[in-house]
Amino acid sequence: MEAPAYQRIKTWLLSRIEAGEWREGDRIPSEPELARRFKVARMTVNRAVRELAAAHLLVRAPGSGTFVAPPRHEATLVEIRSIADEIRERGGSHSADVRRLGEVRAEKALAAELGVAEGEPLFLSVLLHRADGLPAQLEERWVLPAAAPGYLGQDFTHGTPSEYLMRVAPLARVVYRIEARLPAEATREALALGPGEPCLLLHRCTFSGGRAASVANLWYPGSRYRLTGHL
Amino acid sequence: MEAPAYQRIKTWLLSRIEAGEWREGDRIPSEPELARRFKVARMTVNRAVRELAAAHLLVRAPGSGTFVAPPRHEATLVEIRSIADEIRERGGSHSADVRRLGEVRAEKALAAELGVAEGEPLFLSVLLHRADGLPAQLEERWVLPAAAPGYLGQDFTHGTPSEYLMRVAPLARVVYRIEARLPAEATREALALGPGEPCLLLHRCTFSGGRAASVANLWYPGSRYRLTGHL
DNA sequence: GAGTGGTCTAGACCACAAT
DNA sequence: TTGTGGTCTAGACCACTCC
Repeated sequence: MEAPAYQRIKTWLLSRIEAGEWREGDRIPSEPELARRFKVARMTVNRAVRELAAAHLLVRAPGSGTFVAPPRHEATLVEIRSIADEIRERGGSHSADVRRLGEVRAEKALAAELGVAEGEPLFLSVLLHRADGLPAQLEERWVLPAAAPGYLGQDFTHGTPSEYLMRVAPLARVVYRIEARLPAEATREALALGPGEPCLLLHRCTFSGGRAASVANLWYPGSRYRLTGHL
Repeated sequence: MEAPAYQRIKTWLLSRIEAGEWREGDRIPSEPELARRFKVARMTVNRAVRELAAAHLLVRAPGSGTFVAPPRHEATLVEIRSIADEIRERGGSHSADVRRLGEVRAEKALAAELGVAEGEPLFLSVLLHRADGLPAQLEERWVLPAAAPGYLGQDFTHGTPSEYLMRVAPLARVVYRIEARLPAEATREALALGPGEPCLLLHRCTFSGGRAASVANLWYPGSRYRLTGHL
């Protein structure tokens, strides 16, 4: 019924920090001290403190002590989920039109981002994702053929491109940016946007095995879509 | 020189998963099995497996075993940093104009979000943050007087409102959303935007001690600012 | 009942900081 | 030299699941 000792110690440490009793940079009691105070083995204290350090609430300095971490406050995390998941989670039904699926030659910026020569062949897919029939996201995706040779043979009305890529090329790293943009005319029409209506653009480059594998532009109607999260 | 045992075990487990040797839902060897294989104590194996489970790469089921976790959604994390930090980190110099600092009455939506009655007094600050003199962010912030009684007496040209709030009201939780918006005329002028140019709007509500403490609208010029990150 | 993970102990040796 | 954290051991007891 009672919480584990390491959990009680975590809670106690957290409450001290939240109460402002220890401020940024302050040293907290050492492991042996805490072990005595809570009458537990040092390994138990170690687990509590190590987990708080992993969560960036404490900073450990071998040989000198454990300190309250600088408030990384202003650091906020946004979670961006698969569009299909997100729509279904809200009780909507997800569908997708494949508007384009074929091969193109890499333009300069794209080639640089993917680390290939200009003019190299790339697979391109353009999908319009819908939530209950309403346009929710336009997905433009360029894929390195070497990373997913079977890409063009997929049926992306069932299973999104990113779900397919996750299977065939387990991703190691993602780099992305979020921008507010006025969409091109074709994008505006696809998303059924009014004139002058802005888009959220999520641009994402995924890496697999140390090499870039795919680049995507995800266009969201600014008026009907938000990226949300909490910390 | 050699990596710790728990780290070697983590790496080994990860490589098995990445190699596709174990797929989603597969059971991995038990702790005693791994301990024998690596000739270490079970506690050492436990740490390795526990850390991978905390990272959602494995799922543990007490009594039955440890399994490869379902492929992590399409989850991506965006880190949003303090504007002043971010500017300085890029080698720019941060400055801020205080455009407004005073008391207002809570309007309906705001009151609901902060959990107070409509018409309740709130502190309001409006700051224009600049990077090397160029407008980089317009910050509108509403603060519950109870959460930061000394708010109106601060000099926000040195030290941002959020830095001050972190000190006096250590935050417990943040809820936010990111939108693409066309700015109001006053915002457009403050950020020196062209007509029709969209903004990234980061809307954030912070909680301290279980109660809402402050709400902020952070307006970024869409053409000159991006939220970026990696995973 | 046998096997699993969850937790904990009471020691230990080490590299490293401060002094 | 003393104190710190980093790691590891070889046991232990428990609650739980599966057979």
